[in-house]
Amino acid sequence: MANVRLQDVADLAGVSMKTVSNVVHAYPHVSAGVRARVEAAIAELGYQPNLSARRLVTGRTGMLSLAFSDVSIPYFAELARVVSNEATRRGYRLLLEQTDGELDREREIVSTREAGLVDGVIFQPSTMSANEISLHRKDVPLVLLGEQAAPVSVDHVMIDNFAAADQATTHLIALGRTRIGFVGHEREHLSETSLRRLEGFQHALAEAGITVDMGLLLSTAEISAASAAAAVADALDRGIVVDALVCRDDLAAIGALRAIQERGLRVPNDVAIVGWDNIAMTAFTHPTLSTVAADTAALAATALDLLEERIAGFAGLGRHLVASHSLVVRESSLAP
Amino acid sequence: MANVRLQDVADLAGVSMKTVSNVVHAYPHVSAGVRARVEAAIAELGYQPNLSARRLVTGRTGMLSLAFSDVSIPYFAELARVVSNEATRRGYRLLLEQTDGELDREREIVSTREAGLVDGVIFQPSTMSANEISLHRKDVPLVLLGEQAAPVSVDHVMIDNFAAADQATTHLIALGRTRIGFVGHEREHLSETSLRRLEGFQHALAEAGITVDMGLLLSTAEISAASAAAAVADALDRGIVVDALVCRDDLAAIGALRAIQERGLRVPNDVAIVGWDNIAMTAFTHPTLSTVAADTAALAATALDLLEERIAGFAGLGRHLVASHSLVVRESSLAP
DNA sequence: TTGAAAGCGCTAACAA
DNA sequence: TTGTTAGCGCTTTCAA
Repeated sequence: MANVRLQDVADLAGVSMKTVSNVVHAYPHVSAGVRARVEAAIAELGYQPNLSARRLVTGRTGMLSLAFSDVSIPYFAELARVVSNEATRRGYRLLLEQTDGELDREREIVSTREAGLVDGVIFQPSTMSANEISLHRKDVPLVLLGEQAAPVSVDHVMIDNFAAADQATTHLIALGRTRIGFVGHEREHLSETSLRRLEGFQHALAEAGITVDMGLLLSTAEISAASAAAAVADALDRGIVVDALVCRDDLAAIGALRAIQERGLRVPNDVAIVGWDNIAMTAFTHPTLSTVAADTAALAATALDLLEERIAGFAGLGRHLVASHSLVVRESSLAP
Repeated sequence: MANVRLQDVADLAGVSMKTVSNVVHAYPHVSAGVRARVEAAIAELGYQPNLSARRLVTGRTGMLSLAFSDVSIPYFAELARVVSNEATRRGYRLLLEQTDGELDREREIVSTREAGLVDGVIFQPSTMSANEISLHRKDVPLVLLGEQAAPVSVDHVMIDNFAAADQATTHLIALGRTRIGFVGHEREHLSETSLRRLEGFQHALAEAGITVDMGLLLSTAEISAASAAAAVADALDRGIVVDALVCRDDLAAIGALRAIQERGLRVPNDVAIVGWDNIAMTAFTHPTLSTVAADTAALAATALDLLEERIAGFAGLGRHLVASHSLVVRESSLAP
C-alpha cells in the first residue's frame, strides 16, 4: 500500500518527522546512525512522499506544460521530444496540451486552465494574436515559441523566418529558377508565421528582379500533406507552370512532391522544392527534401532558461530571443 | 494574484467555506440568492481552486500518464494524439513519459515514479518482459498497450499481430510473390511484437508451401527508417533478391522503399511492400504504402475503459483485450 | 440549506 | 543535531 506516511516512518525509526524529512531531502547534518535507521525504516515500509502534500506546502509542482495544436504533426512531435528531454534533465515532468488551433482552447492555455497545475507553460500559438495573449494571460510563467509577433510583456523564442525564407528562395534563384511558387500558407487566417515567410520569399524575388506572381501563391485549407497535395494538383491542372516551390512546412512539401510526381513531372529537374522544419521524414522521401532547419535543441534550451528565470521570480519585460536556423540542401533542390 | 482562498470568497460573500465549496461543485441544494452572491464574489476576486490542496484531500490528481519509448516516432505521436483526446474527453490531463526503450526507465514507469502523481498509467513497453513487469509493478492502476505478452495480473490491449502478419503476407503471396522478405525486427533483443509478426509471416508462407529463407529476414539496429534503409541496401548489395517485403513498421517500410528505389528497382513492380501502423505519411510516399492499420481509436478507448475501472477500484485478474486491425492496400502492393 | 471543524501529508520556522 | 508544531487550501462529516 502507498498509505505510508512520514509519521509512520518516524515512528518505526524512533525519530521525529523532521528527521525523516531531513533524510529524504539529503540534508547533510544528520548523524550516520540515525540516517541508517531512517533509511531502513523507509525501505521496510516502502515509503514514498505524497507529492500533492509537498506541493500544497511548497507551491511548486515540478511540472511544466507544453502546448501546441497537434502532436501528430511531425514537427510538434519532434519538438515535444526535445523539450521533454530538456525538461526531464532539469527535473521537470511534462504535461502535453493540444489546442487543435482553436481560439478558445488557446485562451485556456494562457489563462486559467493551468493555474496551480504546473510551474510554467511553453506555448506555441497557432491562432491567438499577440494582443489577445497579453489580454488573456494570467500569472503562470509563460514562454512563447514560434514565429508570430509576441506581446512585449511575454518571453518569446523564435527563428528568423524572414531571413530563412529569403535564404531558401535565394537558393532556388541561384539554381536558375524563375517561376517560383509558395505553398502551404493558410487560406483564411494567415498566420504571422506564414506572413513572415511570405515576406522573406517576396524579398528574395525582388532582390533578383522578379515580381511575385500572385497566381503562384498556393494557400491550403489546413496544415497537412493532403491539403497541400490538393492545392498543387489543382494549380497544375489549371495549367499553372512553376519550376520551383518554397513550402511553408515539410508536410506541405511532401504533399507538393506527391502531386508533382503524380503528374509525371520530375523533382528537382522540372520543379525544385524546399520545405521547412527538417522533420525526420525529409531524409527518406524520394527524392530527399531540402528544408529549413531550426536549431530545436537551442530553441528548447533557451525557452527553458527563460521559463526557469520566470519561475524563479524574474518579472521584467519580455525577452525576445532568436534561435539559429540553417538551410539543409538535399536532392529536391540539387543543381540538375 | 492567485492567492485567493476559498475562505476569502466566503468572507466576501458572507457565507461559510462549505457553501462556497457547494457552489464551486455545482451542488444542487443551494438557494439561488446565496449562489448568486457567491458567484459574484468568485468573479470579483478571480478565485481559482488550488488543485494541489484538492488533491491532497481527495487523493485524486485528474492526471494520467502515457508512457512509451519516443514521441518522435510517428506511430507514438499519432497514438498520443488519440489517447490525449480521449483522456481529455473523460476529464483527465495527460502526462507524457518517454523511456527510449531503456530498461531502468521502463521499470520506473511501472514502479515508483508515478506514485501520487497520476491516477493511472497507460504504458507501451519496448523492453520489459511480462515477468519483469509483474515483478516491479506497484499499486498505480496500469494498462499495457502493444503486443508483447503481458503478465496475467495486468490489463492489456493489443491487436492480433499473428493474424495481421499472416494476412499481410498472404496478400503478397496472392500477388504471385514468392521471395518475400521481412524487414525491421530487432537485431539483438527481439521484441515480442516482432516475434509475433515473424510467426504470422512464417505461417502464411508455410500455408503457401514456401519455407522461410533466413537470408531474407533483415533485422535492424534500431527502429528507424535510416536503419531499415541500411539493412535493405546492404542486402541488395550482397546480391539478395526479393520480390516482396513485409515490414515490421512503416518507418522500416519507408527506409526500405528508399533503399530499393535508390538501386533503380521499382515498387511494386520489382518489389512489393507492406508496412505496419498506417502512419499518416504512408498515404504520401511515392508510391503510397500498403500497411497494417490498428484501430487506434478503439485501442485508446478500451485502454481508458479498463484504466478507469481500475481507478474505480476493480481488482480482478488482468483483462486481455484485442482491438481490431485491417490491411490497407495502397500502391506499394498493387497488382502490376 | 448552511456552518464548524477535523483532517489530508508534508514543509519549515522555531525551540531545545 | 533533532523535535514540536503551525500551517498550506481544500473536502467532508456532523451539527445546527
